[in-house]
Parts: sequence; structure tokens; C-alpha cells
Amino acid sequence: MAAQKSDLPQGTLDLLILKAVAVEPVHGYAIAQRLEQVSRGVVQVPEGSLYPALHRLENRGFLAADWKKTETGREAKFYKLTRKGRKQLDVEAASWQRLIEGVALILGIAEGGAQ
Amino acid sequence: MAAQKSDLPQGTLDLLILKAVAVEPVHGYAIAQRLEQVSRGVVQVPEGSLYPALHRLENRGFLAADWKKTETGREAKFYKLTRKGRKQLDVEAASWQRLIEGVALILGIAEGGAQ
DNA sequence: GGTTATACCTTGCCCTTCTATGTATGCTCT
DNA sequence: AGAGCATACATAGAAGGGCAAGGTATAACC
Repeated sequence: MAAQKSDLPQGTLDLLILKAVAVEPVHGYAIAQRLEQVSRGVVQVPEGSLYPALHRLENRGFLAADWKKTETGREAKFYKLTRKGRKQLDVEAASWQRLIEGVALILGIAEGGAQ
Repeated sequence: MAAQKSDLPQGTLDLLILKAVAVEPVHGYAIAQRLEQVSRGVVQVPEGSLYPALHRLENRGFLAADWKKTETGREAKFYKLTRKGRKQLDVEAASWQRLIEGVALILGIAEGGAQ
């Protein structure tokens, strides 16, 4: 009840996944948990969104995957950023930044804006 | 050339339209122009996105439309916010705010954050 | 009379998201 | 041992929005 769920706008999930993987190789299930925790419950990632997104990103060459054992001894697919993926992360992060600034201007929340 | 175009994440357009109409009744064509100008070109609204969105919002009771003459003497459909639409604007604006804060936490851009 | 800008609209494709469902393993509790 | 739960992967199908492309019509300007 900390925060109510909000469906992710299309395209945002990719950015978040790329960022989550950027720090260190993680497996899918952990990505979803981490995103939810770090965002304090704002971002929720159903598995039906998560795994297709991971495959998408892998197919596009942004992620690479290896099967490894988790700390609990289970097999899991660990994803890591490729060089291309890191570039993409930069691009998408910048694009997101531009977008929220543009939206802020429209919503009238911009510090610089009049009225 | 001021800013490069970025496709709008799904769902965002509704919020922007509601906000644009909130100030005063406007017709569709002007809404698109205004969003582009105010956002300094970040937000671009193709007509194939605009008009379906307007009809969507009207069907859901968030907007009401009247045919009036523009300053240039042409007939145009002026949209205004209904009471329900104003509520929806508040909801979506708050939701947007929550989202970008959540994303900021993940991206590590939070003002309170270290690094 | 032709071109440009205004102003509306629709169709059809593409893509992402989500709900629902399925599989399998490890842990814990009784 | 068996039940139940969390972990961890995956897919199918439905739903929905964004967009390019195409179409109509009027006013204004040259």
C-alpha cells in the first residue's frame, strides 16, 4: 500500500531494465524485484512484461545472457549489458530526460516558466 | 531542429491534451501546435495520434466539443474540459509525477540521492 | 487557378503491455 | 513424505495506443 501501481508507458520498461542491468549482471526475476524496491513500489513489472522485454533487448543486441547459479543454488539467466546496450541506455536516458522536461513545460511545473 | 522528436510513451498524450484544454477551449489543430511550441519541439503530435485521442477522451466524458468559428473565420471543433475531465487531469498528472519520481530513483538522478 | 496553410477525419499496421497459464526447482513446515 | 510457497523461466492471446499515409474541405494569397 506504499504506492499504487501505475502501468508503465510504452518504451519505459526497456530503459529501466537496461539501467538495472548496467550495474552488474542480474537475472530477470531479480531485475523485477529490484525495480520495484528501488522505485518504492511505483514501478511494478509483471512477468508477462518482463521476459518478453528481456528477449527483445537480447535480440537487438543490447543484452547478453549466461546461465549461472544464483546464491541459492538455482540456475538462472544472468543478463549483462553489451557495449551496444550501454550506448542505448545513454540514448534512452537522454531521451527520457528530454521528454520529462518537455512535459514539465506543458504541465507548467518548469522552474523557468512564467505564469 | 531545436529538439529532436521523440515518440510519446503510450498514455502520455492524454495527459498533455487534457492539460492543453484545461486553460481554455481550443480546437484540435491548435492543441497540437501549442504542445509543440510550449514543449519547445520535444512533444510532437501527428494528426493520426491527435484526433483518435480527442475522440477517445470525448467518448470517455473527459472532453466536450462545440463547433465554433476560429479567429480566421473557419469552423472548428473546440474542446473543453468536463468536470470529470478535470478530475482525470489531476489523477493523471499525479500519476505522471509519481512515475517520473520512481524512474528517477532507478536512474539515480534523485536530488536526495548520493553520487 | 494553383498552391499553401488551416482544420477535420479514418484506416491499417506495428509495437508494447498485461493477464493468464504452464513448467520446474528448492525450501520449509508439519 | 507431502503440501505449500517462493523462486525462476517461459508463452499465448487480448487490449490498447501511436503513427504513417491517405482523404476531404475551406480560406487566403499570388
